[in-house]
Amino acid sequence: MVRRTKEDALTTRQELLDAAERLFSEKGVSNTSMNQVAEAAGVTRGAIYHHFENKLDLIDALMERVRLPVDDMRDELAQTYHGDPISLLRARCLHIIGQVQDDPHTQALVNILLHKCEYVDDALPIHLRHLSGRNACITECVALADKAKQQGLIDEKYDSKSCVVALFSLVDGLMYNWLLDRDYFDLSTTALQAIDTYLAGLKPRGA
Amino acid sequence: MVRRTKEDALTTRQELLDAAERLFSEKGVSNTSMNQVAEAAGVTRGAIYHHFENKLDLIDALMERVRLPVDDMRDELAQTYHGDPISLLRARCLHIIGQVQDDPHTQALVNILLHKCEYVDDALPIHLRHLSGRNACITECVALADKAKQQGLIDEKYDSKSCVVALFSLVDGLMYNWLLDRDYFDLSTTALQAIDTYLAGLKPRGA
DNA sequence: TTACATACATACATGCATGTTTGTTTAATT
DNA sequence: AATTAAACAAACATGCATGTATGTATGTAA
Repeated sequence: MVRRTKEDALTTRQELLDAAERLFSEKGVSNTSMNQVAEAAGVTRGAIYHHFENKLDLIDALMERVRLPVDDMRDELAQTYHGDPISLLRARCLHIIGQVQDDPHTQALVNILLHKCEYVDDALPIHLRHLSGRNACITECVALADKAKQQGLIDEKYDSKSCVVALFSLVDGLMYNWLLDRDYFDLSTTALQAIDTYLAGLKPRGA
Repeated sequence: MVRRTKEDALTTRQELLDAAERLFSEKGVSNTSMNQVAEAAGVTRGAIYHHFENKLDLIDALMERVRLPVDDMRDELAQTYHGDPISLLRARCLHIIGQVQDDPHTQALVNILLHKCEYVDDALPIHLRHLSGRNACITECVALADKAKQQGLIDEKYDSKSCVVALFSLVDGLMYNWLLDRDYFDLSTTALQAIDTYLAGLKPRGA
């Protein structure tokens, strides 16, 4: 109820982040006050303003705590992977889907990003972290697609960047709709089928 | 500045809706106050509360004013269309994309729905209008996909509902990402290529 | 053990957003 | 012409969210 040791302070911080993640994901960011976050964590607003500057800083800490799937994907992309570029792309997309479906923290964060916060100027620093990693990832994937084209795995008539943008859009759209209503369709099976269908459509006609 | 005829009142109402649409789309719904909407429309809050009950009612009127592309699509689906089911699906998706790209009102509304409002319980009535039309549309499209399967245009191994959900997710994802940064890629060409690629992937192997 | 810093709780001050009520001017009605 | 009702403006009342400032008890270190 009162003072704490250094370790306890970290615990308080984590509990604040947990509470914020849950409340934001449930009720939306702008519909959740700092007071509600504090109460949910069993402390007062004083604790929040001790650990974080303001709401944006709190959200920023939320984002920093969880590796977004797209960042994860970049790491694995960096590792040497033996296999054709197409199946590498496929594996990465499925990895993203899997992480959103299975990891609660990732799921809550992606839910917040897609449905529970507004994309406004004030929140730009938060989204920038997301966007920068994402753009870098797309760039790398475009290189992969180029490679696949050279190997004749993608029809020459297609533009590499468009292919990657579309593939990512497909994954985004699937997550977007699944998070809206998780019972409406099964994410993994639908995503698996959808990604394979799209990738199959990229193949040259006689392959 | 003062009183008006019945027609002028309708004008005021439209100007309020225009202002709200613009401000919501630019700054986000919860970051825009009723006062700001009123000022942008050149009136006071009294005018707003005369025409609308509250913010939610204002948003609801916004949604009602513009036919969402998905509703438009349903109408055209209802009309008899001579052609194979696949190209019908294709035409509808491209129609949605085109409307979002070309019609400013549609673009603003979809932007609000995707990026500038939070999907919270309070706003449920607003989203319900969107979701209900959408679900009905998906149902109709699943019927189309079934038809296409019977005609051998879609590989038997695919599940019709999954195909449609994925197709819609692709369209959603494309709009989602394009509205984030309209200069990053060209919507129509990318969508055209993406949809055709996906639909090509649905074909049976020997077709 | 004294002194200081940490980790909060509490209290305050401010501002804004909302909803409502009242007032005023004009159009519509008779 | 008189009355009513519409279309707002203006003022009021309330509440909440934020930020900050201060208080306080505890750990920590000299």
